[in-house]
Amino acid sequence: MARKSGSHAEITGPKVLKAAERLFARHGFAAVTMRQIAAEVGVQAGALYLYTRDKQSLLADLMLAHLRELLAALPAPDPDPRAALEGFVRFHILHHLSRRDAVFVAYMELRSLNPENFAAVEELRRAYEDHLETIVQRGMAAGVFRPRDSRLATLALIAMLTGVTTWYREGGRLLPEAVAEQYIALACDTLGAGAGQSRS
Amino acid sequence: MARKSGSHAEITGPKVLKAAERLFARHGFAAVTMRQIAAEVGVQAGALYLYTRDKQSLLADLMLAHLRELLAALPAPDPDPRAALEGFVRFHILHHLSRRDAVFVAYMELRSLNPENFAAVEELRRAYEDHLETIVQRGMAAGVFRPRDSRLATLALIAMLTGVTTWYREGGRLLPEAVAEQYIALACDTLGAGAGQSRS
DNA sequence: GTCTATAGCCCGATAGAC
DNA sequence: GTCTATCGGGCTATAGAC
Repeated sequence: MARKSGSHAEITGPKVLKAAERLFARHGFAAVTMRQIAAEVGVQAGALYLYTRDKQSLLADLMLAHLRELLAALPAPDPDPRAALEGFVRFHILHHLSRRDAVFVAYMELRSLNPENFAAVEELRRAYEDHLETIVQRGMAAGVFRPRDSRLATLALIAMLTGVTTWYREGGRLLPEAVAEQYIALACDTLGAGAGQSRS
Repeated sequence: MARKSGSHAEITGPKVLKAAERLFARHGFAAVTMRQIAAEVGVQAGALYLYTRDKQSLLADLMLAHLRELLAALPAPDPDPRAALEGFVRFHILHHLSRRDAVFVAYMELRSLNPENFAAVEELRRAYEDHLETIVQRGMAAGVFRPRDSRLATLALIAMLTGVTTWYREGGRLLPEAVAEQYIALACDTLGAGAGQSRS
């Protein structure tokens, strides 16, 4: 297993993606330079091209990997609509709070993707939305949820839940699990499944 | 009133802001060049500097003008909490659908602002959130709304409502007024003010 | 008020040494 | 696998002609 001095491919590859994710999330894709990414990793700019074809691929790979992870980690819906909604909301909040950079990039940099990559990302996003809409529709069929329009309610819910990333600060007054519980109550009420909240 | 040939300050000034707004919304602040803005206006790049100190001021002026307009146009809350919420939601949805570019820039380009401009923008945004939170709290005091936490519910509501800009397409199946009505129902239910929706 | 021209700098990506 | 050096080009902002 002798290895040339300066050879760290197995380490550098993931570090490049992590550095790009961090910088894209903070400053935006267009504002970040390959030299900045290289500096964050601790290599020279030219070395990045051993791990990515170009800057655009770096962005697309990040977003696709994140969305595939999200879909793969999605819990199977409980047969009970209310429990299914609870499971989805808890998953969404906890996942989004633990992967803030990836989430931020995936939501903000759609316009930085070229058309092919955009189509691929949109397909995955659509699948995620459809997953929630199925839960909503089952609840409507069961008479538990009563939104006027399942699609609009689904998109409204996802926007509401995802908004948590814009205000939540680590070390704030609420732990992620407590935030999830509050959003579960809000989501149940939003769908008209009532009694989700208390007044205490 | 004789005027030099090529003198169009009263027209060019606003055109610069409109062009910048359009391009920043579509491609992002960092990805747009002064040459692109100039081309959209129909002048050369150097001429832009008659109307703005630099690119950063262009962005800050756009965002501050939009938020000031938003606050100035905000309707005074109805004494009845439910009616106040309805008024706010209708205003928010209709305003956001009619000023999509400005809204998009104001939400997406916070990170492109320098610290002073960021602070000024955040102050206005905070005032807007506080306006809604006051409505929520009055409803709680009146026993009409029952969220567990007024701040969290306020931020969740704003995220839900603002999300309309990500999916609404002009010429789609719903007119803005119909969209507003649906969000009103969702918002009422979200706060536990119930019976906002029907099943038909 | 607008133009042309340009200063001074930084960009993404590649070539070739080690 | 990483570095240094560089190509070709685009950037913001300014100077000076008209």
